[in-house]
Amino acid sequence: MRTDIELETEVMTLLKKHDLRLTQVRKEVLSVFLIKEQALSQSDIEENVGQIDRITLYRTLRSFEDNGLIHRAIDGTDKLRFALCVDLCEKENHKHNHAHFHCEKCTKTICLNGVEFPKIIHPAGFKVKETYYVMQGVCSKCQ
Amino acid sequence: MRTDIELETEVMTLLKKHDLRLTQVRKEVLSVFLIKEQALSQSDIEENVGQIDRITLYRTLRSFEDNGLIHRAIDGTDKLRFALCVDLCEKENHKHNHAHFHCEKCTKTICLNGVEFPKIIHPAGFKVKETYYVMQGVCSKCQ
DNA sequence: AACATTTTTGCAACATAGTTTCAAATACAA
DNA sequence: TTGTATTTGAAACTATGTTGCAAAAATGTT
Ligand SMILES: [Mn+2]
Ligand SMILES: [Mn+2]
Ligand SMILES: [Zn+2]
Ligand SMILES: [Zn+2]
Repeated sequence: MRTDIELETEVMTLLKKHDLRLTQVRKEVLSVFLIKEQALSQSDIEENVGQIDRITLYRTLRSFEDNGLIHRAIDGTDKLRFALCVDLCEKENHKHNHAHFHCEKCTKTICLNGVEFPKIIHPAGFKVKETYYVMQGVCSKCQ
Repeated sequence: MRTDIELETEVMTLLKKHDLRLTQVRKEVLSVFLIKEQALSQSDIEENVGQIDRITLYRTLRSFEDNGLIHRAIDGTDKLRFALCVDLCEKENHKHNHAHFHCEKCTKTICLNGVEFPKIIHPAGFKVKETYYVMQGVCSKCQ
């Protein structure tokens, strides 16, 4: 666990590290990501913060993404979700090589940071810049 | 290449095979999938058929999907795309194990039917039912 | 070919998500 | 504390997803 003070400190440190101004909205949204350890959709976040304007939230997520704080968690559903970047992501330069798991029962999506996936044979003539690996099924808690 | 007659025959055969009535809309939409050999979004299709009601198109795509004629091509973009099923997919029982490639230049998404991906280690306690593998980059034509 | 039955279509209406513009509020550094 | 740049929230608009319903079309049967 983490005390409130520790959370606040962590939030401030992360925002500064990624060149983001420390605003009320950003602190709240980032806190939610740190507390819930899963990928979050816009509506997930709205349910976990005091009222925030949806346009502001929309822009907050884009700026987090642009600045390497969160990444899109592709999970094969039509809902767009974001998750905290694990480490060294920078402005315009995300570096992820982990799979995402989407549970069809609890509808949660999580980053499988431990599950690296192997390089597979790329088709000749194609230049591959990003790869995503998605798993869907039932998570350990929902068995 | 394929003659118009051959195309028409193929369309009829496919629709019948998948228990779908042979309607004007369905024939047109399926033709587009057969001609363009790539994953198509709703707007892609609208651009390639005479005017079709968007709700009808929406429902046409769902019924094609339900009946194993097309599948969702997860490509990591926020645009939903569908592609023809290669073979043996049935009602409620799609069987795909191929990767999808999305080109950031021409924005096309294609099925890499030849590129099977390896089973990767599933996290303990998780039951995996579906997996998707997505590649993004620059396609051979856009190099 | 005409009919009866079931499915599909097109329209209206509504829901939700994405996006731009702009003025007021806020953050930050001088 | 003050000036500047950024962020926020509201309005307005666009795109996409979804249901209900009556008219039209498809199919199987006389
Ligand atoms: Mn992730
Ligand atoms: Mn495919
Ligand atoms: Zn679950
Ligand atoms: Zn291309």
